[in-house]
Amino acid sequence: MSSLHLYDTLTRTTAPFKAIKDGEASIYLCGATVQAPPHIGHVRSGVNFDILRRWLTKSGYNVTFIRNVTDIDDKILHKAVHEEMPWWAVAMKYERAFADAYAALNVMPPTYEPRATGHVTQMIELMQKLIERGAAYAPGNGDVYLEVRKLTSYLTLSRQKLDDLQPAADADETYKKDPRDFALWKAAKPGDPSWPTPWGAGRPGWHLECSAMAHTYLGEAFDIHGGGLDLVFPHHENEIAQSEAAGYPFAKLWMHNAWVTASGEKMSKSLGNSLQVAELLKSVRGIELRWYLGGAHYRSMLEFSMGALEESATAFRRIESFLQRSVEILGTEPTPVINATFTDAMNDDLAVPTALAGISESLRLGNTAITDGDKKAIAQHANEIRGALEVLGCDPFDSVFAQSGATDLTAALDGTIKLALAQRTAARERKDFAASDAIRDGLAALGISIEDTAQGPRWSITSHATPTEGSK
RNA sequence: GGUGGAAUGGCCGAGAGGCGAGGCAAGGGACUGCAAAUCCCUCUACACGGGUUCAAAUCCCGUUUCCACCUCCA
Repeated sequence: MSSLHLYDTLTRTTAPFKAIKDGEASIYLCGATVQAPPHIGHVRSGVNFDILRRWLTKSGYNVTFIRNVTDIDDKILHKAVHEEMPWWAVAMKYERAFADAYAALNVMPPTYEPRATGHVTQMIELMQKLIERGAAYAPGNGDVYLEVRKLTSYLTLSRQKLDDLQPAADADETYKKDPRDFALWKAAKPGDPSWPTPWGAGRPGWHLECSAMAHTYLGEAFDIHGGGLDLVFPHHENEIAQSEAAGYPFAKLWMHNAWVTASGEKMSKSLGNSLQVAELLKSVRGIELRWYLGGAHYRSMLEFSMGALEESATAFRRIESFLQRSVEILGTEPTPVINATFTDAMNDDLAVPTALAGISESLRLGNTAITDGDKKAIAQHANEIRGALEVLGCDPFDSVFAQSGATDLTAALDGTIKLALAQRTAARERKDFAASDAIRDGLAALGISIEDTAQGPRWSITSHATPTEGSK
């Protein structure tokens, strides 16, 4: 039996995962800056780390999972002006949009989901400590900066040299000792929200808040820090800088997911090529979108196309169809079982694509077992497939994916269609194929497709996926 | 300028010195009254040029193209 190996951005190698505390795993994931609706790049990160979390849990760890909400920053303030709403209303509006998107994709709520604005006290304490240790300074204008030249191991994560960095174009060097020093705290501008501190009123810098929240919920050292690849520099470098300057070991392992691209380019708001989750959910179900996003390896770029998404959804429906038939034949839902193929794949730095190949194999064998009427084999493969889907967060029997409130209607529909199917079966028995085909065509016109199986006819609703505008 | 990543069959996508993942599409076959579903078979690739090796898609050197980060970014 293999053991879990994970890739560490810091060492650029894959190594066995060893938790700081036996049986416990602590994860801090950089969450969203809630200033716009979520696009699929945002939720890919959520899905990737949700799979990590589920696999750690399945492997026996008690997982503490923190994902923060950055609810105060420049963009939110700009948006507030633009949308003519208070900044906190903007933040809440988009925080809810993210929560809806995560829920639709079955991303588990984090153990704790701290908001930046709720942790100003902890940020002030951290700054106090950094100033006392001589790592940070308050030049008197209300800003507080970290002095990066004093750090011994700055930029080890991104492997850059301080002097090679291009100085920020908008760097205000009036108060900075070095242009590369970064702001822990930003002095209040007129009209902007602010919190009082010993160094003047202001608001949190982006980097400081994550360090402060990680310390608050996970302590001075924790197992895994995650986020998108684009956070490596400067965000994560600066988090490391602040935490190490404060004397904390901080994260033991760094994991970064690659981004979703469109036409070869990274999805981003500024490019205008971002695809909103809410929009895609008009074409495919949440479970199908998750299957698509989770199916690529987390460190590989995922080139989005509507065609690829639809293809992936079709493949998923085949799996669902097998599971449904297994229930019809066995009269019971499969019991999730994790097989060795899946375990080995997941333990190899979450090799989901390899795991998917194993699921395809089980699916083929399971379908063959249905043809052969081998109930034992049907159960085995259904169990293994469900076990794998459960870890991937795509278990169709999971109550989050159930169509709530529709059960009565479904039962009525089922009864109605079965009535029609009985007519059709009778027609077929007397070889009146014109009549039987008329019934089938009639149902098809209503969006209901018929399959004849050894166990009798089955019906299902044909999905009407409507392609999103502007995508192929 | 600095730091990284990528190039695989019609398409999507793994892998990482020898045994050619998997899916989708396509063609053929089995089954079927016909469909559908399912199963079987076929098509089979690693950007380019050198090198190392008994053996390279995989390692080394060089080249090209694309992408990203260095400014807010999942």
